Amino acid sequence: MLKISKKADYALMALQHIATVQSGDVTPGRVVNTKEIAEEYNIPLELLAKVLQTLAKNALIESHNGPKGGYLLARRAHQITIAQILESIEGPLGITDCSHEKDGEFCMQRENCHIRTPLLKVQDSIAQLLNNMTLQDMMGGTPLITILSPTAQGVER
Amino acid sequence: MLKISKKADYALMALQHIATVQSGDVTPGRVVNTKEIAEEYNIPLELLAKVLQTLAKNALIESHNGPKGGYLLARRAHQITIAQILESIEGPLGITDCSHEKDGEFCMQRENCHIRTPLLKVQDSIAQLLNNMTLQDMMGGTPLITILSPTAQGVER
DNA sequence: TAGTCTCCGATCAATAAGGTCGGAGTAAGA
DNA sequence: TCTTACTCCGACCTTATTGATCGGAGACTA
Repeated sequence: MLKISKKADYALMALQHIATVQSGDVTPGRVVNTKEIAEEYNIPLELLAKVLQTLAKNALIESHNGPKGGYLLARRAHQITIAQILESIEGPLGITDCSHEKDGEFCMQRENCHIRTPLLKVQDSIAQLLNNMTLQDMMGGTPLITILSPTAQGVER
Repeated sequence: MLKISKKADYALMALQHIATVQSGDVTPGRVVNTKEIAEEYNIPLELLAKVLQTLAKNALIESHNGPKGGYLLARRAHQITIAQILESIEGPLGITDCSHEKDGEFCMQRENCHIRTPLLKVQDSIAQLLNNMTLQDMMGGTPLITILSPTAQGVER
């Protein structure tokens, strides 16, 4: 449950790879193409292409066409949050259907629903978690614990 | 994204209702049947029945057959965590496929995957959040803010 | 003991995800 | 300048998961 889709998974891998290559000391600033990523991680080529396409459309990466073309990060790694990546692929995050209802469209259970408020709180917690974590934190040996606490430390009861 | 299923949604509503009725001062300890819940929240009767069935099988509620029958909480409300409820319906929680791989079965990307560890950290945070929240916290005017803080503190609008 | 109300398991339909195909644009190299 | 080959791009099909439904078996009350 609460599973993220494979496409989102692929997006994270690809961006992590691009970010690493780009900041690497071997060939910094190098453009990386779809095929390279697909082969490195055993991802279906055409599916990955679609994912990168979406990321480009959402201005997370820049696409360069033609021979020697490929993708490049649109912003610095520490300016791209995990939440932004996931939302680019899967749409706005919301653990329940009634999370982002427009005015006028309510779920059938709305009037008597007592769990809406608590669930929205949970959702906010998760959102904050993902918003405070950036692509930078996924690179190298960055200690994740510094990002996730105090949330991960244990919730006071 | 990260959406919980409707069945899980229904499960939460139903349990919240049963818990409230059971601890209510009108008819405390009353048995509540499927039809009553379905009508109260506009949930498809047969689908809800299936959900309650699953909850009973996982020993979260007790089923009483025959006329005047229905369901009863198997434990006290504060002893039932949200995580237990969700896992009963949707299976073990895991935001990525490789969360609970048995020995020998790995995903194709495993060997070069650099995002596994960070994602597992995120997952742990969410799990802890849901494990520290009980059915009791969803009842009445219980101030959720005491449960979710400090995480939820800044998100208040 | 009869009747009715309940829970229970197997089955079908709808939706969303996963994966695939051919086309258009662009820059490098001759 | 022109050709060529490599890239990204958009629409389509297939598969899997979820949502919803039906009929039957068991159990308690009167």
